Amino acid sequence: MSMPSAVRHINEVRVLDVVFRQGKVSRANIARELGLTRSTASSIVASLTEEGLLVEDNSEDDKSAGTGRPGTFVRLNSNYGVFIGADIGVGRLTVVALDMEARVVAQSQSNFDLADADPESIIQQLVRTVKSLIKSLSQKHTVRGLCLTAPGVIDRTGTILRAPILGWRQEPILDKLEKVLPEDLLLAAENDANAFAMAEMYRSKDESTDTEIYIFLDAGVGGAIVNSGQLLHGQDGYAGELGHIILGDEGFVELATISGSFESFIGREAVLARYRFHGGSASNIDEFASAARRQERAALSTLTDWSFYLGRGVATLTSIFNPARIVLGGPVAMLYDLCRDQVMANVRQNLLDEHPIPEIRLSKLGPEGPAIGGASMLHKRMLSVNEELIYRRNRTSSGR
Amino acid sequence: MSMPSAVRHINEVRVLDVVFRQGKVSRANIARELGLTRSTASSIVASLTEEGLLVEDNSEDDKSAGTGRPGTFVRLNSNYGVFIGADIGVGRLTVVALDMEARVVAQSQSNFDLADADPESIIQQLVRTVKSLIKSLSQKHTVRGLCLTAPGVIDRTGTILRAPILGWRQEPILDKLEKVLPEDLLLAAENDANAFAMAEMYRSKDESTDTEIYIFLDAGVGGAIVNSGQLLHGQDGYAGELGHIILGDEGFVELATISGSFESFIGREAVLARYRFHGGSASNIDEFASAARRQERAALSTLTDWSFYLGRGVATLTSIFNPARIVLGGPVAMLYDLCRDQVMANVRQNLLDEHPIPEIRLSKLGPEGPAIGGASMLHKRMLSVNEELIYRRNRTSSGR
DNA sequence: TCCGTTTGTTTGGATTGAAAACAAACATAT
DNA sequence: ATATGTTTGTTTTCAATCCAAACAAACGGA
Repeated sequence: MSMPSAVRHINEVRVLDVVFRQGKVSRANIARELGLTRSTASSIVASLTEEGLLVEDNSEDDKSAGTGRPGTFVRLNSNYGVFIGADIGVGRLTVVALDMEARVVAQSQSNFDLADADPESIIQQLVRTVKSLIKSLSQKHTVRGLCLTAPGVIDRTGTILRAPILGWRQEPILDKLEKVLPEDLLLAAENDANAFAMAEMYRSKDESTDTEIYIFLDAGVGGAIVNSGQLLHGQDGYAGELGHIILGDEGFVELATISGSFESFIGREAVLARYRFHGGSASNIDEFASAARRQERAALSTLTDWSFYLGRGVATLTSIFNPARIVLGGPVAMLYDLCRDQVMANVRQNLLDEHPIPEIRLSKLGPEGPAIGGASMLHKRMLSVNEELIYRRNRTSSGR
Repeated sequence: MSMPSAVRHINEVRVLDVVFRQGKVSRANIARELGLTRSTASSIVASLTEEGLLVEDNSEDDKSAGTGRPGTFVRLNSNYGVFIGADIGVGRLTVVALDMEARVVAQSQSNFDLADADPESIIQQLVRTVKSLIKSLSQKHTVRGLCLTAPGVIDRTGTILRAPILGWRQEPILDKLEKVLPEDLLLAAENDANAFAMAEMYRSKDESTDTEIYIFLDAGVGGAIVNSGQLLHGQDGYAGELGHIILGDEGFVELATISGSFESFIGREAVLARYRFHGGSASNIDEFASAARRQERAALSTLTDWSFYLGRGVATLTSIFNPARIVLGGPVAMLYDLCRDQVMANVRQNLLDEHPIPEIRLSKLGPEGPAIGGASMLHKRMLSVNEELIYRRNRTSSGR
């Protein structure tokens, strides 16, 4: 197969993309938008409607008056099915369901014992949770895909190479999941930080952005890099370990991490250790933030030091990537609100004059971010050309 | 347009790609390789032959005996034309011509006065050089494209945003070049480090490599990042300033760069300054290298320090990108040969155990690297799908 | 010399999108 | 109320492409 279906596939995907981005659109507008004739657009809309992906929508609101015959509008059929995102977090399982229009239609959390987290029982719990989540939906929905996310390095086959927090190594999680789910179900697996980044990015639909960086500050510091809408995975899936960037000789705290690394300066333990160094005392970040808000001296000094190294790290990443935006997330990120100006000043100090400075902002997503992101990745795939259908080359190729 | 020509275009490009990679191949093998029928493959080969891109090659050597009727082989027509790469370097203009099989068929260097390098006169000199280079070719060749490279930040429109070495700012170099060249000529412009990386990468034809990093060590330190065969440019074209990564508080030399930056530790001036610090004396890198080779104490100490920070930088980049390979180039890179083990030990020290370590190797390309890379980019484009032909959407789109 | 194998070409069929013509639905002017 | 102009969606016709199958050609080996 290559010719008839290939172009058809491309055009169907493009039509879906236009409908998704515009929400409600007439056949004529689809044709105009994509440079097709109206007849072709109609034909594709008919196919997609028959398949159940599109529905007519002639609600009478905002008919956007104009001369000529009004169009008949179509939109995505949000009842076509759902995409499931399932995040294995630190002792917590988060499952969300996204409908065809990428809206969260259901969500569920449950806990598990981190000390006793063998993959098989987690998978069992996960499948149970997904099933009950589906049942809880108001309408009957077909599951169109499921994406697993976890705090660890995941290769392209869906094997978790290592997840220290869960105590897993070389765990073919996707294979195991495949065996207990319907055969034809679309499955994927992704690192949680990468998924978080996708969740942040997917809503904005900002096509002018080429490069974005996401930094997650918790006990450790993780990250994700998006280039032209694609996540950077690196050779084996290890890319994005932004917390391991080395910024100095010795960090504020020496844990099971690399000496002088980004996270040893700006992670949670680093903040609390530095606070103690300056004579303060806090058992968690919220306490520390309160102290800083009431202008406590030790807390402010700590913030100054934190800003210094956050600025250094951001500047380093800016030199490497020239990103349009750096998004901070995770429980420690909110400290940025307390010292924006200091951070920006430090960023500037560590860059040459005239180097473009990225926008820095805080993520608005909560702990369900990775699960939403995983589901978003499947949704995005629905709107993307499946290259295998087009570039499929024979496996049995003889090398002349 | 979309359907007839789109698939045809894709398949033509794929055929060209197969022919390029295999050198000499029969229609039947093309069909097998691409999952097409022999009739389709024949049809496409006929089109491309008529256009002059392919020629039959029934030279009698290695007919690779086997049962059945032998095939009729085709190869790229190396006389179809040439791609020109023109590098504006530090006081030196390098022009190369690549034939259709990506071999360098001509090359030329000329100098210019760096202090008096206004764009107009450089362009004049460049056009003159290109024309005489074309004339010098044994056969008559059509120029199929020209890529300019320069040591500076170049945006996607072909404007040099800044090139401190040349003293240029906001220079629409491609527009100016366009005016003095035939209208239909394919033009491009690229940063010299990026082009160098393309030159290194393009020959290997290694499809299993996802991520590679190139570091160029000269007075300053530049770099380029390749992901899935694509260069990372960042939002405005500034990406890849690897020399500005911050690795410590204070470098070995404080120049017009960022304090504690990668290049302030491992660039040429940093090496020489550190050598003086240890009591040695050398006016250039070759002298220093000689001293190191004869095991001079101060030189060895300097190398130890250099290894320390090169290892730190490589480790940082490895944490971020998880590259398969890091290639070192430029006049200072050869120091790596004198302290490979030290560098690798330092890399390992700055990564968590079990993190995959990239291969580190020296580039074999000389000063004509950027020019070759620029021309290679055009060649690569010939073998790539032109997305505009497929995804072309109407400019006059009305937003509903 | 015959047979099996592989190659390249030819022919017929199916799918697709473009172009053009047409009918339908609406706003506005008369 | 009627006519006119505009835009939409559909229908029809046509050209381009690839695939499948049949066929002729070229070679090695029995």
